[in-house]
Amino acid sequence: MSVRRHDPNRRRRLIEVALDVIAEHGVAATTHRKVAEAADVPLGSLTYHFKGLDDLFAAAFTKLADDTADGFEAALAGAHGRDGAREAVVGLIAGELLGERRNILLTYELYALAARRPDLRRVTDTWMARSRAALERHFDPATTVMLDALIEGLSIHRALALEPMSVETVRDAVNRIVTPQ
Amino acid sequence: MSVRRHDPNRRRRLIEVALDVIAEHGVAATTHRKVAEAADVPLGSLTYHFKGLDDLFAAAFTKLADDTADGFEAALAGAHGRDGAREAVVGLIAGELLGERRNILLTYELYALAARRPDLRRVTDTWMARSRAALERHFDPATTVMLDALIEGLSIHRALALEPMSVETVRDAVNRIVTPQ
DNA sequence: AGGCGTTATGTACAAACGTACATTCTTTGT
DNA sequence: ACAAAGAATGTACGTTTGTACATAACGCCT
Repeated sequence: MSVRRHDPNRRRRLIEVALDVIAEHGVAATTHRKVAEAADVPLGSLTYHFKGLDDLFAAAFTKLADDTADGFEAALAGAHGRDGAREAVVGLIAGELLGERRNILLTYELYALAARRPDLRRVTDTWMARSRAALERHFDPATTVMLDALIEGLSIHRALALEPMSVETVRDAVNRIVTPQ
Repeated sequence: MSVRRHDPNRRRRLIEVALDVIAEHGVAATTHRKVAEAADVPLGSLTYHFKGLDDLFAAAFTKLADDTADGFEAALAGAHGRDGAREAVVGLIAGELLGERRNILLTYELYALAARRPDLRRVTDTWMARSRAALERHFDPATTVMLDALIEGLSIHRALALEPMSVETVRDAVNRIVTPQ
């Protein structure tokens, strides 16, 4: 904590560091001081850039949701044909965007928080709406709803399960949902 | 907070009240004092029955996992034939055990906590193992893994989605996973 | 160059927290 | 009936927390 006057986009950096701290310690144990130390800024810097802890959490989780939805849309926008879309979904579940432990963990924290905070609830609602819209470019509405839920469940179970789930199993599950009866 | 000496199974009651407090305020905002007030017992009663807050959380989430796994097993044990098992699964997702907002919420909190605490991680592992074993009495191993994930995703999305998902959609999704290719 | 608005810093403080513990009451076993 | 063991209570204390705020430094515009 030396002299570090003039740190442009410190606010942006604080938001990213806050997500790291939340991923490591959980919302329950995330404090102004922990984030300040992790970002190597004085405590007062946090109260300057954010109205309070709630404001910091809101900014952090908004970034998480936006980034994830961006990646989701990009992956599906780059897919062509039904097979391409299916493989894109498999790649998302198995890849780092939805599959990485850190993101799954942060998602839990967001869900838990959003259940009690309307402003964060709006964040999750927007996120889900964007995901569904991206899927609906390739699949019919009914399939989209089911696929959306399957993606959620597979991501969680892949990250949490004791024995890792193979990509083949993921692909098989996606196929069962997508393949018309 | 009058005279209430001699309160057998107060410990059990405190665990249940703790789950209520966690569901309402989240783990992050659950304190000894909040639980004590909700249960109408003095503060000291909590430090007497539990070694600390962590111990209380562990007891509460263990009960949640055990109760849910019990209900899950019972529903599937009472099902006969493949159609019966399928309908049991649909009923579980749409019913109160997995579908109720409170339980979904508590599950998030548990997942978020279990990611960082080995003792609670063991609780979720056992829960998942019991669920999978109950499903495997009716379905082949591959289908069981996929169905398990689908149940998770559908439960979450049903509780969180803006527009409620119909039971027919749930049944359709289960059928797509279960029906052999 | 110089002033002004913005950004950065360190400290201070009240409130809330987890936990320990001495004391009091109740049940249980003999 | 009485003693021992267990359960229940209230208080007290040290720590951590969120947040406010006075002060200082910096970038930018004229």
